[in-house]
Amino acid sequence: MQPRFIAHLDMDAFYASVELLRYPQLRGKPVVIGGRRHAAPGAAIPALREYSGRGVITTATYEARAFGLHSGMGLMQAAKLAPNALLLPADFDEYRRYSRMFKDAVRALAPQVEDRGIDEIYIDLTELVRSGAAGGTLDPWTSARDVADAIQRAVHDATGLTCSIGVTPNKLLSKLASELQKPGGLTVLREADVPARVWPLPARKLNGIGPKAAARLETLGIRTLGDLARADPLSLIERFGRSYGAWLHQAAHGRDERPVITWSEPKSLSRETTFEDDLHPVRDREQLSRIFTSLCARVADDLQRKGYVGRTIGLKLRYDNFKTLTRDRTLDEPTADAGAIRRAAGECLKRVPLDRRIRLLGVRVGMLRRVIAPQLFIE
DNA sequence: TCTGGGGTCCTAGGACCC
DNA sequence: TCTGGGGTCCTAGGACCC
Repeated sequence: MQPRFIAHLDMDAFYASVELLRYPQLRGKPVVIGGRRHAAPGAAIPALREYSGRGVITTATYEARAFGLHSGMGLMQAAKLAPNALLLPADFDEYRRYSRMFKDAVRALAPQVEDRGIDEIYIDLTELVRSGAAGGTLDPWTSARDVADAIQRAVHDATGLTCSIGVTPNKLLSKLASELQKPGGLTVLREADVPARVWPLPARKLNGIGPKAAARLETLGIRTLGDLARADPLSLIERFGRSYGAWLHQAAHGRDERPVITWSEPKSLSRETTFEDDLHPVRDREQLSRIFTSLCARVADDLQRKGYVGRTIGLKLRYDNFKTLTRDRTLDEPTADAGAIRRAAGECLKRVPLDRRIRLLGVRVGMLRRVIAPQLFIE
C-alpha cells in the first residue's frame, strides 16, 4: 500500500469553548459543562458547590483541569476539588451547530472526512498531498503539515474555536498525535518517529486500550507502548484472544490499515435516562411507566425523523447498585411505531427481575433499515 | 450525596436446520 | 442409542469510545 497522510482533528475542550464564545467574561476561569438544567435563564451562573444531584462533567476548561477535574467525573466529587468552578448545563443544539460549522470548513479544503462524533474527525490528506507536492520537490510531509495548518486556520476563521491536529501515516497514530500538544497543537509523526515519540507513552493512551485492558497489561509488567511492542505476540494472543492480542501487537508498532470512511449507516438508535432519584418498581410504577412510554415515543420519533425502521427492540435497565442488564426481542417486521416499540419493550421488561430500585431505563432499536433517501432527513 | 447519554464491535452460547 | 460437522439467527453481556 502507498504511504498515506492521515489527519486526526480534535476540537479543544469543545463544549466549554463554545460556551466561552457566549460568555466571554468566563474566559480564564475554571468552567465545567454538565448536569441538568439548573438555573433560570438570565440568572447568575452557579458555582459547582451550589449543585446537588446526579451528573458528570462532559467537558472542563483547561483552567478547571488544573484542579484535577476531567470529563466523566461526578459533579459532586468535582465540587469537592473545585467548589468555585462555574457550572453550565450542556446545550447540545448549539454544539451540533458549531460541529456542522467546523466540519463544513474542513470539507471545503479536504473532502475526505470521517465523522467521529460531535467534536472530532479523521481526514485523509493523501490525494491533496500528492497533487500538491507533485509539481515541486517539496517534501510530502512538509506539504501535509501545510494542509493541516490551513485546516486549523479555516476552523478558527469559521468558528472562533481552536483545534489540535495530528498528521501521521494512519488513524491510530494520528489520534495519538493530536493529543500530544493540546490545545492548538499540530503534531506530525512519521513511521520512523514511533520508537522515540510513541513507545514512551503509557499503553492506555492508545485508542482501543481501555481501563480493563490496561490493568491486565500492567499485571504482565507492560506499562508503556514500548513494553507492549517488545512483548511476545504469541503470548499476547494467548492472554487476550486471537483478534485483540494480534491487534495489540500491531497497534504498539504503530501499524493500522483502516481506511477513512466518509459515510456509514447507523446500526441502532436509543434513548435512555437516569432518574433524579432511584425509582421503586412497585411504589413508583406509574411514574416508571410514563417514563418508559415516553422513551419509546422519543426513539420512534428519532427513527421517523431520520428515516429508519428497526427490527430488534431492546430494553436497558440499571439498578441502584449500578448493575446493568439488557433484554431484547426481534420482531418479524421492522417498525418505527411508538406503540409497537412500547409493546416489544414491555415484553422485555417482563423478563427482568424487578426486586430492587431502578436508576436508569433505556430503549434501543437495532437492525435498522432505511426507508427514505439519506438527503431527505434533517440531522 | 460516587458513576450521563449515545453509540460500535466482539464474544459466547443455544436454538434450529441441513 | 449415540454421535458428527457447518451455518445462521438470536440473545446477553462487556469493553471501549466520544
